[in-house]
Amino acid sequence: MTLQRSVMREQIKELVIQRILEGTYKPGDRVVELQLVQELGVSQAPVREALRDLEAMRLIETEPYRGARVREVTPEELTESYPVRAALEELAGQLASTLATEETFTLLEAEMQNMHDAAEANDQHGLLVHDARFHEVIVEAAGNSVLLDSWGGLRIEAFTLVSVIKSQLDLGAIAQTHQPIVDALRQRDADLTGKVMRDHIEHFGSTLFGGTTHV
Amino acid sequence: MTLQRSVMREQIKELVIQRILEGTYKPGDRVVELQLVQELGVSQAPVREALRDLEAMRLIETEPYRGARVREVTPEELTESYPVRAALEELAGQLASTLATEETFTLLEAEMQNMHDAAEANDQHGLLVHDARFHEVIVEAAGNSVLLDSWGGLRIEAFTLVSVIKSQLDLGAIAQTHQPIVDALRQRDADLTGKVMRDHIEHFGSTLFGGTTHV
DNA sequence: TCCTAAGCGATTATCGATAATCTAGAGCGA
DNA sequence: TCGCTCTAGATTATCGATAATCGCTTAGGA
Repeated sequence: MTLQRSVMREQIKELVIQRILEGTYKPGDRVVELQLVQELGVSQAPVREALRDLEAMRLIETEPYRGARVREVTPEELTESYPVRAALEELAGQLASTLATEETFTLLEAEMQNMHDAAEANDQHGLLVHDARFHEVIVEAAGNSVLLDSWGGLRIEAFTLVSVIKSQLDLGAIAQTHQPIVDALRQRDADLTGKVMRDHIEHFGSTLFGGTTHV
Repeated sequence: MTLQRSVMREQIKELVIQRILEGTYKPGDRVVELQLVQELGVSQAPVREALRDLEAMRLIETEPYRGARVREVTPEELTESYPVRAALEELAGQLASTLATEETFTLLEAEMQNMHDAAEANDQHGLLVHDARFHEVIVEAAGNSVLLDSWGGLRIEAFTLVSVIKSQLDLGAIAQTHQPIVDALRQRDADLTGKVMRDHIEHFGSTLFGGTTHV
């Protein structure tokens, strides 16, 4: 942890994000300012500013004079996020179908390969990371920065990782379901691509909850 | 400025937001920390934290050691936001059509009245505020907090206010176009409501750019 | 015993000062 | 004159310390 490319606040932010995603900080855990201050040997100011950022990113919650804690991602919230994802990614698919370049397809196929590799190795974490990246590539290809921000605001990786990490999924099957998306994109058919994206998300959403019925 | 209901940071944030929306701080203007410090008689820390929040809200942009300035809302960005709004509000309409209560309708009709009043008084600012609130009521009625957050993240009021303030619109006509939405909701027809919402947004978007063709 | 309230330890919020960095402009050499 | 370096002023980033607040404990009284 000797990097110092940017301002301290950014480094602290990255560190805490990493710990949340890795599970070092678990949902509900408190994030105490002075603890980080001591551990990192910095002052309180940059820590506080980093926490403000993380609050805006919805990774933590804070209450005045009561501190910050890692946000609980409730099953309700995860459930609710899928219709929103579906709506946004349907739009992304429509837009991307006319804007996708060869580079887009190269990226998508690379991520598909990565997903298959991860499935092979039974690496759930890796699969989900590459899955998220696959979708991100499409949203980027849609060429709409507002859409990209909105989608990014859903924190797909974080939510999915945190919540699914325990369930048993058929990783190979998940990797496989991305092929139709690429096919539709290649056909340059906006409506079809949109529909395929929507179905894909909704299917993944229900699979997820099929696999983790309990709370 | 003697209020002090909550923590200072929140008050400072509110103040700056108000100034941006009012136009006291115009897009591109610098927001200097020490200036606010002097003016408000507070220390730099809460000002900086407020600015971090505003940055996350995308009302300002900051660069390390170069300070904050009010974000330019480019015409491109406004253009891009409409498809996203349309997608989100289509979903909101679908969900709200089954969940809307009598209270929802009461609120919607009140806002419609407010819009008509504002149109009568040729009060563009007022019309847009109530327009935004009308849509917000529907998104709230959809009962999906993730959707509500995503929609809120678009900062409809801010963007619209900042950008449209100069153009000449037929206020009465705008107020009028909200009736079909309420009608569709009352019919409890999800697909219809979704479609009406989408058309409404897309129509408003193109009207806007019809009226403000120039940059 | 039960209730109340004052006190204490822990933590956050704010302060005032210092260090780091940027920007514009003066001075200087070619 | 032009271009470059360097310095001064302005501004942001960070620091170390203090004030405010919270939750819990516990002493005291009925």
